[in-house]
Amino acid sequence: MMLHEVASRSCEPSRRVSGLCIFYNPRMATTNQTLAAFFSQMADVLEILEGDRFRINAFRKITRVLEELPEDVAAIGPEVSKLSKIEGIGKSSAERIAEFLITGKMKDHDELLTKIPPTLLELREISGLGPKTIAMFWKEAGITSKAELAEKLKGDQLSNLPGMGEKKLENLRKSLTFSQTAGGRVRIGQAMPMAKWFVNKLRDLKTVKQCEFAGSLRRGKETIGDIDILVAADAKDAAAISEFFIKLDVVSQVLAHGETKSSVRTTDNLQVDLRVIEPSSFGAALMYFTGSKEHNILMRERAIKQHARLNEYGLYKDDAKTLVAAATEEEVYKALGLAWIAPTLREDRGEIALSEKGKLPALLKLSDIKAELHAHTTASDGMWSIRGLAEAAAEHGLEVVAVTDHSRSQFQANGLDEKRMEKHLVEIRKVADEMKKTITILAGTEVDILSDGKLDYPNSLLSQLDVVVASPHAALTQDPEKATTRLLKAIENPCVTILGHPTGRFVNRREGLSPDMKKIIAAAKARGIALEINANSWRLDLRDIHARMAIEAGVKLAINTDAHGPADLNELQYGILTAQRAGATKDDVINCLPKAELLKWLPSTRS
DNA sequence: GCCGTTTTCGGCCCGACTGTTTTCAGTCG
Repeated sequence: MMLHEVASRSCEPSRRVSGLCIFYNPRMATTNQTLAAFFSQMADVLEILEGDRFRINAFRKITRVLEELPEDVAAIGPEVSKLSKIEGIGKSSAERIAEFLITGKMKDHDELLTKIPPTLLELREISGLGPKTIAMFWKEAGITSKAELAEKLKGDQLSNLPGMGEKKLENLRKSLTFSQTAGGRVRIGQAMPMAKWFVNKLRDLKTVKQCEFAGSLRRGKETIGDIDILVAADAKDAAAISEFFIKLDVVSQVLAHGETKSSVRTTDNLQVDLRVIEPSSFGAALMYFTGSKEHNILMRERAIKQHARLNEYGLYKDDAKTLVAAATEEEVYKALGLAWIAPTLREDRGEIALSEKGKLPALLKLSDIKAELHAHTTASDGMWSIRGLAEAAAEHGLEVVAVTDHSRSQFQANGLDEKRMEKHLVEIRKVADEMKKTITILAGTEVDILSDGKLDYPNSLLSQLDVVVASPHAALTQDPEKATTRLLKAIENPCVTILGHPTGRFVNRREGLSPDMKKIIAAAKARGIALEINANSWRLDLRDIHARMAIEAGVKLAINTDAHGPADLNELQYGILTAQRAGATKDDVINCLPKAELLKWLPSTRS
């Protein structure tokens, strides 16, 4: 219990320490995130101080591991032998983590941070400004913060420093301004339409033979740093294609422009990178630009072990001249003794070992989804009637749709009280009967999980419904322990079929609850209910790592759009990507069940 | 600092672009 409190206790005072506070996201809730920030800062400081680059890389890796670790390290406990079992964490860092879990402090971290001015790390947020230049600015010009940099950039005060020509300074001015206004990574739901727009524009060119988006967008990550676009074309056409790209009307700024590589910022502040490559290298390049970086490094190391070399142009034998594979991703993986790995799995989470053994999961596809089990109508805050929803669902090729409007506590969303819900139920049954030849309409609710874990309707009403999605909407800042108790209580209610968006987070906007997911998953398993991946790109809740935990525990997932209107059904793609990132097959997801089986599964959760 | 189907010591991915350089360092992905 003490350990669980460590994160919040150690975060709290840090916010009061002047200067230091800026490095902490005030919403940072978990021990893992706090520790990840510590290791990241140690890496940053070491870079500026020109420390050992392999040590820096080790800290960077630990940062990533901690950020993605599904389990709270506080729950693992301060035992060095257990902590050092985590991939990437050796004995010395296990000791640092244990020290933090016990005392709420990390001596090495604190000491390193005293070696630079506390605000110096702000400068890392400015693109084009790296550790070498930051160190020089600090030592040669006394710059220790963004504000001081801005001041010195106003005049010509930095032009006497080595390497600081007028153009460089002008770029720094722009980057600094941008870093002060930009919001960082954007939601996948924002990036995807823009990426598709660029891809379509480029595909219209006759000289473009293939065009795909790559990067974290292709891997289906919930947030995207920039959009990577890859074009296959003959070398002679590359320059013209790059020229076309940087002159598209949504481009507001050209960040870099070469023959084969260009980079722009769009009017809505997205960075888009274009790479033009020979068609014969398209597969190797697509692999390279899809990443992840960690996956690529493992692949290149694998190539080296096989006396070969892998880069974006292909896989070469050790004389670096004999091309072994390059045209398609499948070829390159095969040449390295691997089965093709889906982009959504390329995160260095064991996918290469699975591929080697031929044990990669058969990931589910969008077309495997047969049912939408969470959608709203005008009865609460939706935009369409029961019939309108059902028709739209049928047009999307679905066989089953559940009408799940909000319960009474969601008064701002026009939630239904018991009386209205009972009338609504009659109406749903009526429309269901009228449309039974088109689609199966189920009667349900998205019932609020109140802050104490009670549900917003009595079981006498809930038991009349086919689908009960129980979701938290309010009290989303309660502490992890309360949140866990709350959700466990809801899961134990015998009427619940699906736990909806379990954390209530909004990507990039609010943290939501941080319940003990291990306990939630175990309880869902015991009850036989499903955990939702809410596909809306604002939510994506469960997130990928938790969905993976659920699958590993044998818990069924539900992938629902939580649709309030026609556009929302298209968000299903993001739920699919998240499920794929968790390694889900169609057997893991109740929305993929054939109708007859789904109609049997739903009541089975009540027994 | 971490890791081990050639290693407990000796490795640790690779190339493009920019801006300032006369051959390269810094940054990025």
